[in-house]
Amino acid sequence: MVDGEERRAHIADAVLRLAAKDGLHAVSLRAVAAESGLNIGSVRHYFDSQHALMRFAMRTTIDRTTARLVERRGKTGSLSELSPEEAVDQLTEFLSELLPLDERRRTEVTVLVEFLMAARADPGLDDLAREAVQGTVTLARRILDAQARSGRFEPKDPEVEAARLAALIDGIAFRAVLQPELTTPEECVAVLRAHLVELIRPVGDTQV
Amino acid sequence: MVDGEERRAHIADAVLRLAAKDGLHAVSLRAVAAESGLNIGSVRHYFDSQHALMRFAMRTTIDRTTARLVERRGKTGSLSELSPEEAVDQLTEFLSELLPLDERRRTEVTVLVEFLMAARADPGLDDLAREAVQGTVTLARRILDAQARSGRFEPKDPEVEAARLAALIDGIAFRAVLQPELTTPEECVAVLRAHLVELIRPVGDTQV
DNA sequence: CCGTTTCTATCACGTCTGTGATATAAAAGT
DNA sequence: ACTTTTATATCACAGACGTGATAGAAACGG
Repeated sequence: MVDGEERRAHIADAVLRLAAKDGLHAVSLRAVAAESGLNIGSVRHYFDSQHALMRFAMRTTIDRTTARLVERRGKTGSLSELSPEEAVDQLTEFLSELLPLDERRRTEVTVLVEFLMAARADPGLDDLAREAVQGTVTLARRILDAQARSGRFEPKDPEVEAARLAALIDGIAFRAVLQPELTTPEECVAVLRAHLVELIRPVGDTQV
Repeated sequence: MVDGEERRAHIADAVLRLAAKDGLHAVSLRAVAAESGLNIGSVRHYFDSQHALMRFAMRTTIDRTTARLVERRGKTGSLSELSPEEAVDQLTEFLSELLPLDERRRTEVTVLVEFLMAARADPGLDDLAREAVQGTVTLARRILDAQARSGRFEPKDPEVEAARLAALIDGIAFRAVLQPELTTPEECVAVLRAHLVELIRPVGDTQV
């Protein structure tokens, strides 16, 4: 018996590779079949329609990114006991999971942007798009909230600051996706770190 | 005689409307002809190929955005004589031209993102994409440079700060494009302003 | 061993795409 | 008035697309 889940993942990988390289418009059933080394009939056996395939691929992308974040969070201890400098380090590393710093993350971020743009005109992907876009700001909110509780962050307007951090992360990622050769991973991390340094102050230090 | 330039602009408008509403993949010669109220033969008379049409439409989008910035800059006087609060106000208004705050800007930004993503796999749009992406950071660089000369901005690393401002602007715009109904113009402006407030300090005030 | 489900593979159909070729109509130049 | 551009309008073709239908092959369950 063939492992259906594995096959689906394999096919989804082909979708992601194609979408990352040539854009979502290049992802046809025939192209996916060729890329995955399967017959078009086989692909159709695992996915009833093109739309089902797209949805699954987008779902996969979101889940993998989420999984990476969860995994990284597992490696990270509680930040409340750390010095501000250490907290910045940890948070930079953590949020770097959302930046296209290596090939894997680059592919995921690129494909996600492709899907997000496609979802604008495809009601069938709307819920996933909302989930992904809201995900960044929700994460930012939680982080700032935790920092505020640790007394290392005294925001004038926490909601605006969360939106700002989310926009910065997505902006760095977006620009890096558009200019892979001109935007180094180091620069991405430096920008993110610079932002976090300004956000997180020593305990008791009042912001200007 | 028909005004060729006007016709081209009219056709380009149809492209932009279609791309903003349904994405770039929905922009076919036939769809453009229908949207512009012209015959497909007429469209082809003004544009030798699909590619020429796309390039012109992208060029138009970039030029319109640039023109808006230039116009706004014309209305703005020298910032060096202003108080920091006034400078923040002026800069917020100025950079708001890059955010999708009204229908016109929303269309332009949306379409530009569509084109930028398409350019990843289309070498024929590469130069325009670079121009657009570099445009934001160049603008950010100039602004911070001017502020630094006015003594209102003492950056640790001007290049990182420029990249940060550019990423923030593009991030706000990108997220607003993806969630038109959940992201209010007020929120976009508030985020941008919060960033500028932190960047620009009273003269003589040393950053922490 | 045999029936049944799962998987792989291929064909055909209708639709949409960009584009080459061509024809008619309108305006401009002389 | 006549020629020459300029503009509008169709047709036809080859290619790609998603999908319904169908048929063999392989693996499974009894």
